[in-house]
Amino acid sequence: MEEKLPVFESIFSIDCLIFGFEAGVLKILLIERGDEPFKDWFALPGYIVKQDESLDDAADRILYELTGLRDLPMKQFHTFGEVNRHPQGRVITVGYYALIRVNSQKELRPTAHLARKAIWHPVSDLPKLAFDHTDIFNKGFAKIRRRLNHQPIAFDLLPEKFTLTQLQGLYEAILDKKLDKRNFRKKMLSYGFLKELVEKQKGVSYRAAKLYKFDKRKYAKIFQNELTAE
Amino acid sequence: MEEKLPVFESIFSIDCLIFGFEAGVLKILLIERGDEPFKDWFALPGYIVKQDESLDDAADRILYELTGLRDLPMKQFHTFGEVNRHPQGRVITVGYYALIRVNSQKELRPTAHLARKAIWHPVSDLPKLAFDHTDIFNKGFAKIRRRLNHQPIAFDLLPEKFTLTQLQGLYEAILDKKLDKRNFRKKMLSYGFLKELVEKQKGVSYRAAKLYKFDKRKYAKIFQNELTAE
DNA sequence: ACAAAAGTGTTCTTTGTACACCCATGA
DNA sequence: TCATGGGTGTACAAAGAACACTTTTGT
Repeated sequence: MEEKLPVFESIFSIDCLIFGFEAGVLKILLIERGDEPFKDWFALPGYIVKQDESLDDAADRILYELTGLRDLPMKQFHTFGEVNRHPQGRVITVGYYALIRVNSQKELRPTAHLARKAIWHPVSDLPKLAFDHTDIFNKGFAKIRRRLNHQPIAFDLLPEKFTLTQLQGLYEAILDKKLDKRNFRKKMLSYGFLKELVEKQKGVSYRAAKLYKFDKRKYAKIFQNELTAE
Repeated sequence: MEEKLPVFESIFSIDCLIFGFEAGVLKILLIERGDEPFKDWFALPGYIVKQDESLDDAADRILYELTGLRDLPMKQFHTFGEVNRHPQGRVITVGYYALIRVNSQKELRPTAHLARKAIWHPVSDLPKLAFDHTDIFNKGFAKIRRRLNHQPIAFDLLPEKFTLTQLQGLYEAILDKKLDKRNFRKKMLSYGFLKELVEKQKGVSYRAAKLYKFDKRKYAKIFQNELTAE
């Protein structure tokens, strides 16, 4: 602490890209802003990092304040630092993402005034977003699409028990293309980390499908070498 | 500009991970610090972002001031925001990396006082670095290792004309494992983006190897679909 | 009985991997 | 002539891609 650092009036913030999968549609969480700038616009949940909290902690806190969601496994994906990205001053923002089960979450309840409300919105039809949030979305979504091929991130979006058809539908929603049913199932099952349950799907007016679980322990065993990758 | 943003005394900085390949050894660029804190320590070239420059611009400027190198194709890889990572206050830093040709560069000539000198240091034997720079190095190096399998980043480290053995040596240095000569060559040539030159290696006391060039145009044509990936 | 989705194999192509010897050159 | 790295091919295994019909169930 011997010498002083030069101080600039600059701020950093967090913006969160929270994906969910509901009724076969891929969605993200948006807030409707109740304050200027961009009052009444839709935006990614995001706000300013405090001086005494790490980025990861800030991401948790901010998401909670703006949406009511808590303790999601968020990961950083990119930092956006264009000089004029915020109309009120220099704000550098760190983008975080998470993939979650929509229905496992309580109702969306922002506590901060900035968020008038929080909603799930289909990614295929996003409105114009505040600030450079559309860029942030695009960058983050591209990253997730790439990661889908290497990491078991899809299971975070599904209920604990799911059918292979649901899983395939999710892959198709994220990758935005049709996949071959037989090849998809063969490949998924060949990994060995899906656990077949005795229980079957209920309440459908056609042949009930088998339910599966994602088995984290098996996954960790099988891919312990590759876990170095993130 | 209607309302004021809350202002915290926080700072962001850039740290650069510059890789080079010299005499068959993978190296990174370090500075020896001439100022507190961590005076006399080795560190990654890094300093504070000004208020009126983007992160990318700041990375270029800072690297130039601390090492004399200019206009490298640097890319952001991660942002480090632990509260106590800097002993003098809250400093969030954005990590950038680049891979370059060591010999294509002029002498290393820092202009900023902070860098007493800049040197190339083998990655296999790094000293303790200032701040959390060892963590930053590990994270960045891991990223590059992964990227090596998907992107033609190795060619940035080699002279314009190179032999297949040199290329293989570089892959082996980055991945830290031996590769099979025949399989390596077959695979590289099968991509179709290496251009065989008529010119051959000179000045060696054994059979002269063919020289190759990396053909960016062909690469772009072949992989235009996958270029969405970064 | 019919509508709707579940479930299932084979063939071919591509990619990866293991492995060892002769060749050309300069000293 | 010898030491040094340059250069080459084959066989097998694994993974990916194309492709269509029968089965189960609820209504």
